[in-house]
Amino acid sequence: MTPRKPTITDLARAAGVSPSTASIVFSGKAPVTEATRSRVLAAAEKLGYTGPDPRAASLRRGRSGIVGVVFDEPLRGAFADPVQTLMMDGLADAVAPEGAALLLLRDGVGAPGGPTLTTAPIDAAVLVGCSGSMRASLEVVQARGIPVVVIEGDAGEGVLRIGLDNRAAQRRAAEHLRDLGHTDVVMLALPQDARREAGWTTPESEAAITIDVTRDRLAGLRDVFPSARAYAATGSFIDAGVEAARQILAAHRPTAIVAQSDLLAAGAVRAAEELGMRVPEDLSVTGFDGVVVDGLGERRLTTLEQLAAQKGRAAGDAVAAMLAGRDPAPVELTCRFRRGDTTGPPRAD
Amino acid sequence: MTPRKPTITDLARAAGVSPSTASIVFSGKAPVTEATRSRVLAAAEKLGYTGPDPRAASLRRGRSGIVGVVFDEPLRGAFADPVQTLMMDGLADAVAPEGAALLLLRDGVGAPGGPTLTTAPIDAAVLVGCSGSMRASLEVVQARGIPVVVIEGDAGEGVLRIGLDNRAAQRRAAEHLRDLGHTDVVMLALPQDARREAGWTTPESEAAITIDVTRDRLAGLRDVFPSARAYAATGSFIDAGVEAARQILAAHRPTAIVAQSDLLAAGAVRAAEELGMRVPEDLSVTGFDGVVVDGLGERRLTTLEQLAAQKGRAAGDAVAAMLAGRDPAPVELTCRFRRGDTTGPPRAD
DNA sequence: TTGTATGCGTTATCAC
DNA sequence: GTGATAACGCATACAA
Repeated sequence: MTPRKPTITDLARAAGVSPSTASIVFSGKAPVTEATRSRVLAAAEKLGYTGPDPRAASLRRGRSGIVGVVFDEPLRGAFADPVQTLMMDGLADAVAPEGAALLLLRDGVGAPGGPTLTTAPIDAAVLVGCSGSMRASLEVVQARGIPVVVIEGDAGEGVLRIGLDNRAAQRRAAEHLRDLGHTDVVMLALPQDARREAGWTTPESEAAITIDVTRDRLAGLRDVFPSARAYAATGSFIDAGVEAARQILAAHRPTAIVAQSDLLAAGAVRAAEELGMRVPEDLSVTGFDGVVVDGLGERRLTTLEQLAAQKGRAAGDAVAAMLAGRDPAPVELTCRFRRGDTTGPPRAD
Repeated sequence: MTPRKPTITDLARAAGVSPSTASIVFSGKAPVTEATRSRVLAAAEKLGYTGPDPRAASLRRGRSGIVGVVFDEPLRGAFADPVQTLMMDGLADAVAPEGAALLLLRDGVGAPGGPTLTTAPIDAAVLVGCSGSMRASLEVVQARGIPVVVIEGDAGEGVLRIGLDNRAAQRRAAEHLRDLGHTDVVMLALPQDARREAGWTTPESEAAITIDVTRDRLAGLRDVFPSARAYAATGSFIDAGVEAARQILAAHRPTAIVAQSDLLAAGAVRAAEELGMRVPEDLSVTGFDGVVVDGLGERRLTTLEQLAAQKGRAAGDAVAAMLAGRDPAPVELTCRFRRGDTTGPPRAD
């Protein structure tokens, strides 16, 4: 039975030094004689003192070393897309040197434990894919006066954004198709809003799109093909792409499908092949992201490469800068067009 | 320019109540008159007080409301497998009612910021897939006197384990194949250790397997097919399965491949089809996990269903119990055999 | 139902 | 290089 966890005061007494000195031994914030240093460490070993209590330290320092990452969907949804996990890795890498770790926060309200976002000891927050439902989270965090970075979302005034040149990039893919001679293209879009309903978009629904990425990529396509139709999938995964592409191809056979993610594109390729169409001979398909699609095999998608890890890293760097009292600039990363083997000249009908 | 963030004392003064009353208004731990309550809230609004400082609260309470989840690989690796993300969701759900959130911790040492595991304000830790390299993390956490739960790993004495009946379950799949008449089966295994090298296992390498899941499932197979060979893949993803299955089938054509995960099984199916083999006519394939493999399409794997979300939930419940001072029992979840359409009688050579 | 008093364990600041 | 002191902001036991 332990009587009580030893504190740094106990340790200091046992080592015959002052608490401040003991503290310095652990923080390394000031020079200490090697002699006292080892004396303190020896005492710590003997007492079973494992270092300063992080809770007390964070109160005193005013820092917890924790960065909150807020998602607006279940984690399985958030992490199904390799883009997100790459981004998370980049983010984790970028904040690690600051000694920070990532706290996973789900935006969903109505959690029985209450809104953890308001009570979590975070130094900063990263909102991922800031869509409508996240506005509330944004307000909470801002009210708390916590530095915020938004990745791929419409943050509003004064909120630091890390984004992609979604519209311009998607436009490039569209131009590629146009240059190949395509005129009849359909967009296979990401969800329009948090409801994630599948279906053809309408002017009304498009006006109400709350997910920036979806809106911007659609706009990029329309820059080149103003009257192209779009079908929204239920999410960014292969089977959603298969499903959506089946619907698209059932109605009418365009010569190209412009998918808003590589996973959706992979689904489109599969759906086309199911129907006996060859890609790219009968149907060109473009993706977006430039990730390795597990299970796609040898095929190389024509796509827009986004450096997802770099996006996370940029967010992490921005967070670090804000915590250091600096005022980092927004970042817009540029996608690189990569021609693969899934696009070609349109079939001659 | 804000002079200083208001504290609960400022709030109390502004509202004309005592700090304790103000505290109660936010914690709800004791009854308060509606009048004072709204008075306090109004004052909070006016002052811009957004609630108690979590850092101070956690020091005072001795709780941070944070559960650390420790992985021994990059997040992209950890989350590539749907089993993990399901587990994380289950875990998040289970701890949410306690008001807890999950802190992502990577086991990797040598992180520039230092070992965050030793300095993170966590109330409890969950180690995922506790393999050799994680022993150090386990020790750190135990030294800190923090409750630990290990998921699918060899934790050693006195550490609460949440596991699966891996061996028995895998044995069931093997029996299924045996009953169908198979005698020539090969295992497509998960990695043997953190190095994740692909290749045939040897008696020496098998003796040195540090990943429990791999070892136990292999043992389950050997219970039925004592001399079956095994080929370790580089990870649990489809392309690793394709790659490994190609190697397996290049050497020799067994009548069945027993994969240690559904993703690997999906890869095996694909590799077989590439080679012109039909599944299950020419080759039976079994998986493990029972997850939805994105992109597998209509095919239903013969597999062992593990309730991954439930596994996470069990871990979360165990954590909650330990934090409540109780002493939960280890959990061994049972997999359910599910016959799909990827197994059948062996081909007659 | 509300107020008073105390300490949670640490670290920044300043002397020495 | 080391020690004394004073907060950090809050939640609880207890008294009223």
